[in-house]
Amino acid sequence: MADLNDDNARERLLNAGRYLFLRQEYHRVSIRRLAERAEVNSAMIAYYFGDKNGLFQAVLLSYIDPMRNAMLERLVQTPELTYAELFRYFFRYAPRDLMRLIIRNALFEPDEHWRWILDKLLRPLLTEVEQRFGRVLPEGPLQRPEQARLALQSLLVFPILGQTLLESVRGAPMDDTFFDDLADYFGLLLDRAFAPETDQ
Amino acid sequence: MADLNDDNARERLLNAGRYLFLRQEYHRVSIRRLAERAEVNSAMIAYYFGDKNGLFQAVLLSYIDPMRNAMLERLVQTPELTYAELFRYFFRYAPRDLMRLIIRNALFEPDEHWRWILDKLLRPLLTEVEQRFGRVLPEGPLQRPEQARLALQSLLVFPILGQTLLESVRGAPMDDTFFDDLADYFGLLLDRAFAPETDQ
DNA sequence: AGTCGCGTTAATCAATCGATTAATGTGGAG
DNA sequence: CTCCACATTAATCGATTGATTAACGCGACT
Repeated sequence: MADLNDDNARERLLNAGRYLFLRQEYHRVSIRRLAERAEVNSAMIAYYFGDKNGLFQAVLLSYIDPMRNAMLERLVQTPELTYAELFRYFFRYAPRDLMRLIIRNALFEPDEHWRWILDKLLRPLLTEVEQRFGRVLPEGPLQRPEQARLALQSLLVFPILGQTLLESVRGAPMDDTFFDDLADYFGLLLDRAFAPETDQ
Repeated sequence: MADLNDDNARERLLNAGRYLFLRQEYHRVSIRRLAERAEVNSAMIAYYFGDKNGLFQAVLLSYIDPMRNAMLERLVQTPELTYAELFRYFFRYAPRDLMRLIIRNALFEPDEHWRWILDKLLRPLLTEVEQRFGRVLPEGPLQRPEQARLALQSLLVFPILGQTLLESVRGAPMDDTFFDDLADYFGLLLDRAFAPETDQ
C-alpha cells in the first residue's frame, strides 16, 4: 500500500493532471503549472510520461477503468432498470468531471486526442453498457433504435454537460435534489412516450 | 455598399475571426494566424479592436443580431408550432457553428468570456424566444416548467452540439435527412409524452 | 505646397510554451 | 567502500505567444 501513496513524482503528477485537465482545456494547462502543482520538477513529466500528451492520456486511463467497473457493478445489481432509475443513477454517479474533460478535449478538437479517446475509452464502454442493458422498445412508431438512443443520450448527457451553463441561467445551483426530481421527471416522460399503444 | 465589402482590414479581420474562432478554441487562435488569414498586419487587431479579446467579442456580436432576427422572423411566421416543426426548424436553421463556439468558449471556461456572453448574447435571446413562443403544457404530472424546458433544451441542443461526436460513433455523417427524421421522431416523442391524460 | 490624420508596416518587447540536456542526488547490491 | 541504476535537479533550447512602438504612406483639405 505504500506504493499507492502520493509522495512519489509519478503519482503526484497524475493527481495534478487530474486536477488541472479537468478544469482547463489541454493547451491552457502548461507543463510548468502541472509540475508546480505537483511540487515536482517539470522534467519529470518527460521522464515518466514521455511528454505532456503522455501524461494527459495517463490521466484519462486512470479514470476510465474505475468508471467502467463502478458503472457496470452498480448497473448489474439492478438489471431491470426503469427509466427513472436509470436517470437517477446516471445523474448521481456519472463522473461529471470526466465527461466534461472528454467533451472539452475531444469533441471540440477532434483532430488531436479525439480518435484515441473514442477508440480506447468511449466505444468499448458504450458497447459494453449497451450490450448488457439494451432495452427493447414496445411496438409502435417510436421503435427506431438509433433515434431512441439519441433521445436517451440527450436527456442523460445534456443536463450534466451543461450544468454550469444552466446554473448560470437559472441563477441557482443544481443540487442533488434537483437532479433527483429531474430523473423522476425524465423517467415519467419516457415512460409515457414509450408506453405501448393504447387504442386507435 | 462599398463600405460593406471585405477589402478593408477591419472586415477582413472579422471574417478571419469568424473562420478561426469557430474552428478552434480561443487560446489556440493566435493573433498572427488571424492576421495571416486576413492578409493584414497583426497590429491592425490592436488598432481596430484594442486586443485579441476585442476582436473575439466583435465576432460574437456580428453573429448574434442576425441570428436573433432570423430566428424570430422565421418563428413568427408559424406562431402555432408543433414540436416536430420546432425540432425541424431548429435542426435546420440553428447556427451550429455559433452554438459550438459559445459552448466551447463559455461553458468550459466560465471565468473568461462566460459572463459577458451570457449577459450580452444568450439571456436576451432566450428570454425573448421564450416570451414569444412559450407553450403551455396540458394538465398532468409533466406540467413542471423548469424540467420540461430542460428536457426540450436537451433534445434540441445535444444532437447539434454532439454532431461530431455522434458521427464518429456511428461512422456516418448526419445529413439533413437524418436530422429531419430525428425532428419527426422527437416531435412524436414529446407529443406522446405531453399528451393530455387519457383515462385511468 | 504644406500639413494633418487615418491607416498600415516592420521590428521588437517580455513572457511563456514544450522539450531537452548535463549534472547531481540517492539508496541498495556486490 | 564502490558501483550502478534509478530518480531528480537546474539550466537552457528554439519557437511562439499577445502586445507595443516608431516610422511611414497617402489622400484630403487649406
